[in-house]
Amino acid sequence: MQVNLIGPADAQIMLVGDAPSEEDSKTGLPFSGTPGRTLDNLLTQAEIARYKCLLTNVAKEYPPAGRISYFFEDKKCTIPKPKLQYWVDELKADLELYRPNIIIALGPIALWALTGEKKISIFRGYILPCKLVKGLKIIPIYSPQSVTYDWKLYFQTVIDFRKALTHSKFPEIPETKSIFLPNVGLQRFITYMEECMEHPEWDKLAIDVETVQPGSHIEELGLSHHPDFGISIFLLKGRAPALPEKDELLLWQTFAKLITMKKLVMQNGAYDTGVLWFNQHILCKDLYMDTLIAAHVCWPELPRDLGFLGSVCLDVKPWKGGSAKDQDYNPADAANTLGIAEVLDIELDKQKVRPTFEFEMSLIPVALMMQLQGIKVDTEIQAKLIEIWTKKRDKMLSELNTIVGREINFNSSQQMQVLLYDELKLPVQWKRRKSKNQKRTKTVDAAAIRKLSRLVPDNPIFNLFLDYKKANTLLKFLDVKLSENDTVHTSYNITGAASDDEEDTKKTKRSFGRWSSSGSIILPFGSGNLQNIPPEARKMYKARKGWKIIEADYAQAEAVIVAHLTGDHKLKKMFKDSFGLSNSEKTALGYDIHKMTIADMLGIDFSLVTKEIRTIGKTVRHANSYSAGPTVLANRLGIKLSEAKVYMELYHRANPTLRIWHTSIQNDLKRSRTLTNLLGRKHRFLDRWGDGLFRSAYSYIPQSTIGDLLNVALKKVYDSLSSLPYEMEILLQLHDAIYVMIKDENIDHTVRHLRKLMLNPLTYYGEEFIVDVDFKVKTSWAEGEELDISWRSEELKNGFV
DNA sequence: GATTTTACGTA
DNA sequence: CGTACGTAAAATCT
Repeated sequence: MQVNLIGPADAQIMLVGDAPSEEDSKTGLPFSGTPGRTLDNLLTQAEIARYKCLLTNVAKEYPPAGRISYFFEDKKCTIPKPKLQYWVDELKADLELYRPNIIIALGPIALWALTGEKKISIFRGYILPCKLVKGLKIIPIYSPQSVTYDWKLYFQTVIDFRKALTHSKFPEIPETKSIFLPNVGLQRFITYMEECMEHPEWDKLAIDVETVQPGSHIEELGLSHHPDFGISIFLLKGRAPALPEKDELLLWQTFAKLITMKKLVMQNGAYDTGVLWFNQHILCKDLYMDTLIAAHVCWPELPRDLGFLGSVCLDVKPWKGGSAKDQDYNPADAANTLGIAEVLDIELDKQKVRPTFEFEMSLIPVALMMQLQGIKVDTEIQAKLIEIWTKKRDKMLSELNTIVGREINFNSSQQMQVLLYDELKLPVQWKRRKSKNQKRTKTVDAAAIRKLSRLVPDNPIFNLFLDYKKANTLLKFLDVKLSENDTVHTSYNITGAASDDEEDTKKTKRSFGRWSSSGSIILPFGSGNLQNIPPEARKMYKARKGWKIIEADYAQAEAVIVAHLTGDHKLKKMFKDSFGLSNSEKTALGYDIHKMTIADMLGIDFSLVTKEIRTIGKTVRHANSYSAGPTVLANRLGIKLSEAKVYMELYHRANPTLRIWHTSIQNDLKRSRTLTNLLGRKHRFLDRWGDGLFRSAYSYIPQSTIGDLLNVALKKVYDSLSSLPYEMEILLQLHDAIYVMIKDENIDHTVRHLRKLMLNPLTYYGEEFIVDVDFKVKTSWAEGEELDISWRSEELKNGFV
């Protein structure tokens, strides 16, 4: 059935979809099926009354199998068939008749018909002029179908509908008064900087640098004192300097003076300030706002690239990802960063999250220092390790080839599938799916191989294959490029993922407040991420001669937090009683969470718990804390599913508070979809309602609290460096551990110093508690010993506990 | 050549 | 039906 336009003639809003759904074509009404119900939900959230809107589609019929390309001559959907062209003309007539203030293009075909553009992911949220009927304005928004399919789009789509509502009050396209002066000469640029200095009321200054790799040399420098103005100058033309040396010096001198007088604003300032320091030796001391950080704190679940933030915060033309190579790019970035900053400044207070923002801003210097400093590799050990493991790997590879009888690429999952499942006819292992309606896919990952090796015990190929893969992976961590000084570097990302991929706006950004670590663009040496180096590869990170590496990590950190969240009195008491004791004292007195777990589960005496039984306790607690299932437990312990189920039930009987806590988390989510960790960091969970969402939420408070707790301490350690009577290098941040390097004679002082800075009380429902810290003294990142210090008497004096 | 999929390292 | 993160190689798309 044909589905025609409906709605009141005086409507201010018109919704245009791509084509009716199958259900719509039965009822003859647009947006009446399942996506229609999603649309209702979205409109309600945005406070738009559906009955006041005109509803229609570009295509008026449901295409066979829902494939919109049916209405086009070509696959790429650029040349419409006559029928579709007729409908487009009909749409044009409707637009001329009703002339709504805003037309919402719900999907790529609607966007194409109305504006000629295709990429909804780039243009969504931006106000565009209508090409079909001049003088009307369009806002592209993800279709309800896309939201139904990918629930993570929900929140930003509601924001877009709210923007549409605002624009429905008036017909005009907001005029852009922006002035962009790209690529100006030296005189003009310096005059501008002087003008800024003469106007103290222009209190904010946005800075944006474009760089060329390798080396992150500054190619273009953009400035803006007002959201409607941006200016830029080129420092490089290709690889050659664009300015005479004298002129460039004058430029940087003026710039250095200017930045001391302004509140500085940047997008991802850790990078720009890093480059300015590394290449120009200009220190941006007080960054007023990093819009990446502000956006992360306000909307941790949304993308944070400038294009997205512009679409949400501003009423400007889309300036990112457009087809034309725009020379305004850099000055527009600077101006829009300033505009976004003004919006976020208000949003931070509205959401009452400024303390978290200030905290994250204060971490920029320490994160940057750690990136630029890097950590040193012992090249002799590195060479030796590479040699050993290359030999081992090659030997295993030739053995594998002999067994198989021909050469295959064991790194190819496809070739492995052919070998194992087609030729050897082994039982196919399927990959775990996120939901039942996902398609089943085969897998040959390590877990699958281990399962096969249990099913076919006498075949050596499985273990050989696993060992080969291990060696191969390890070599990637060993065989890395080093800087001139034999160092490797990593970029610590305070907001988690750097997130500047403009294409992939679908991916919601999580970031639970923990730092992530990725390859440094400024100093591209090492394997990039330094938070996932395996133990064997850690051997090549040696302490300097006469120095030691101190590892300080929070003891049983997540378990302590969970004990308090769940109100598990017995466990809380155990942690409190064992606080400040040495490890040998803890062992002697039986303060062992995993032993306690299994003893309680089985109702046996502590003394009867063997090492093997303890492992069961450890694994069961772990599985349950994160709400894993019995299958996982069975696999991990190598036991029957039925046995695993019994263990899980025994655990819950001994620890009844866990399930109650899980229920309370679900209730919190139901109320606001928002959780707040013990240090005030908020996170809104936007995934589709269900177990996946719950599991993610259960892990949020423990994980993010520890992340923040560690960074509070890290900041204190950084701030203490200048007043320490000896040299200390901060080497690594590993989520719940800090690594520093000091001379041998300073071990004692360092340990006391770190402990004091790291023991910071947490509060939950009025009850204060402290997560204990363990120390190791190491000769390399891998090798060293645990310190067995009893702090109890010492700290009783100092008023701890 | 660019993007997606698969697998795997850490906390 | 642990989660969080980033990277590399293979596979696939254009």
